[in-house]
Amino acid sequence: MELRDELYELVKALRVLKQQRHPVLPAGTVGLLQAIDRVRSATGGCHLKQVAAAIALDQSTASRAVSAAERSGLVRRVADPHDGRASLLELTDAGRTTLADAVAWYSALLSDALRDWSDEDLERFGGYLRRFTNDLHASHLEATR
Amino acid sequence: MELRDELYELVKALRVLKQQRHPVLPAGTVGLLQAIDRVRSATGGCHLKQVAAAIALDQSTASRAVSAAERSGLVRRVADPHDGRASLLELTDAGRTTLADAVAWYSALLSDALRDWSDEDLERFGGYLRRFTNDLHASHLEATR
DNA sequence: TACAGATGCTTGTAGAAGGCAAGTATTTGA
DNA sequence: TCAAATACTTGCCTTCTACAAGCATCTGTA
Repeated sequence: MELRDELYELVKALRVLKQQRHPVLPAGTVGLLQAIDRVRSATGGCHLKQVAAAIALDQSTASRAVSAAERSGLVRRVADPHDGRASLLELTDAGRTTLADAVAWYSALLSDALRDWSDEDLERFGGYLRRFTNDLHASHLEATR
Repeated sequence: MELRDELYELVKALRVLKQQRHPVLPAGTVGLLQAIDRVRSATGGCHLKQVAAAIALDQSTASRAVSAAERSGLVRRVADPHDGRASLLELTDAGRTTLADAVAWYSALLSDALRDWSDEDLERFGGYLRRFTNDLHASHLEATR
C-alpha cells in the first residue's frame, strides 16, 4: 500500500467520523475559535484577516463564520480604536468555555482511539505528521512560485 | 503541539493543496475509479452499492458520481445478467488511462514533497498512518455499537 | 489638504459535495 | 402470488467555500 492510499483512507475515515460522531461544536467553529484565541495571544489584537489566514480560508468565508459565531454568542467584535474599518475579535466567556469543551471532546476521542499507543509512538507519529505537513507546504510553495 | 493540532494542520494543508493545484482529475473521481477497479478485481463484478461502501459515501452520492463519470466516458454500466435491477460497473479504456495518469500525478506530487525522506521514515510513517486510521475506525465502531 | 489608491470587511452569487427521503423497477421468499 | 426486500435514481436541502463587487475608512503624496 502506498502512502497515497494511506492518506486517502485517513481522509475517508475522518469524513465518516465527522459525519457520525457529531461533536459539541461543528468542527469549523472549533478551528475558528482556536484561531482567534491564538492570534490574540500572539499579537494582542485579532483582525478578521488574520483569522482567515490562520485557518487558510477566504476572508469572506471567515467573515460569515465569525458572524455565525457572534450570533451564537461565542465571539465578540469590538471596534478597533485605531482603525475604523476593522473590528477586534475576541472570545466571549461562553466562547472560551465552549472551545475548552470542544477541545476536550476531540482530545478524548483521540485518546480513546490511541489508547494502545506508546508515548514513544505517539511522539514519533506526531513528528512525522508535522514534518509531512511542512513538506507539503514547502513543495507546494515551490511549485507555485 | 498536540496530535489534534497536527491533524488539523494536515487537513488544512490538504484543503489548500486541493484548491490550488488542481489535478488531472477531480479528487473524488479518482477515488471512484479506483474503487471500481478494486472491487472488480476483488469480486469479479461491481455493483453501485459496493462502490458506495468502498468510498464511504451515500449510495445517492455514488450514483451521481458514476453518472458523471459515465458522461465523461470513464465508466461503463453494463446490465447485470443475473439481476435486472443492477448494473455492473467497469472502467472504459479511457477510464483506465485517466486513472493511471491521475495516480501518477498524485504520486509525483507526494514524491516531490517527500523527496528528503528516507525510505525508512516513509515506511514508518505509512505504518503509523495505517495504524492510526484503523484505530480510529475501531474506536468509532465501539463507540457507536 | 484633498484626493487617489490601498485596505478591512461584508454581501451577492455560484458551485461542489454530500446526505436523507421518496420513488421505480425488479427480485425473492413465504 | 404477492408482500417485503433490494438496487438504484432522483428531488430537495444543507454546508462549505470561493470569487467578485461594493462600502467605508485610512494613508501617502502632490
